[in-house]
Amino acid sequence: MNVKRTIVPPIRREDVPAVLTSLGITVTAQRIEIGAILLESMQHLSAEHVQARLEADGASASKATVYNTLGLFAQKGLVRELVMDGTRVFYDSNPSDHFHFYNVDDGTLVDFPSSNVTVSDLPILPLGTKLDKVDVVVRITTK
Amino acid sequence: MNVKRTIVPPIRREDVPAVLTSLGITVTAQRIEIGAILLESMQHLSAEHVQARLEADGASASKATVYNTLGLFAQKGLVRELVMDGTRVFYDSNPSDHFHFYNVDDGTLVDFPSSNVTVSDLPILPLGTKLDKVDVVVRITTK
DNA sequence: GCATCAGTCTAGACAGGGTCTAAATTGGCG
DNA sequence: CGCCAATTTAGACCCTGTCTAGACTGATGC
Repeated sequence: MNVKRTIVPPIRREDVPAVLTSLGITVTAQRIEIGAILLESMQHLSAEHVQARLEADGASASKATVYNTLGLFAQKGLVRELVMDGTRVFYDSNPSDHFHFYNVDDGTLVDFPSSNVTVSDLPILPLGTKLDKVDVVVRITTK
Repeated sequence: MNVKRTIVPPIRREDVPAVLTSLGITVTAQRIEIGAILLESMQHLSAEHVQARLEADGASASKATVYNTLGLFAQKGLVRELVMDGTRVFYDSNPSDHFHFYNVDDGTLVDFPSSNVTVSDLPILPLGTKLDKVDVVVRITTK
């Protein structure tokens, strides 16, 4: 969706409701839980990771709620959806302009600032379309 | 995998066996069929597309063979695997150095030459890793 | 205080792409 | 020709993600 994101982790759990409200997201117990996990630091979490963390925290939410909430957060610009391979989607709480190293052997993700990379002279977009976002993924392998 | 690819479609069906051999791929009836489909022109096909084309051509191969063969072709550098979203993998028979427009609304893919884009000043790779490949995906939406 | 109603949450069924397995077939080679 | 390894097959299986129908929640109006 290419929404500007200005929320910068770490964000304390008690501040999560205000963050949600500021983005026009109705506050609920589950959304606070999930938001607190994502915003605790800048990180990349899959739906599975989030659900595991909920368990670990003694909270819980149904699978549908986890997926709905992550989708809602992405749509509202709280996190960014990342697709690295066909096996799962990651949600990235780092709001800065950056790209990713993706280790294809172990599936780990590492950020690097977009200031390190120049993407220029993009071609003209196909007629009738508009830019959503540009993704740069540097795939790496463990030697 | 980052294998150099020099096979340039269109390639005639009768030349497919020689192409496979040149890449160290054992020739079989199914591999010729699938190779002929992929190399008929420069295109992006999913496993599902390939299987549909096999049907249409009066040939056939089991699901496992289609997946194995596409994976093998990718590994040997005959085609390139593309992941645009979490729903399917595309196999690209365009061997030139290029990137993609991905229309998130209808799932269509359009190539653009990498000469249109400058990716420079890549950061130092994480220790103990080596570069596999750089993917640039320009996500677009239908206005 | 209580009824109402939209929005949210839940469990679990379901969907679809992709993988695995065990057995059958094929093909290269002596 | 006969053998062994590689390949193919059908279909069960797996896993991420979606959908559905009903339960719950909480804000609003009376």
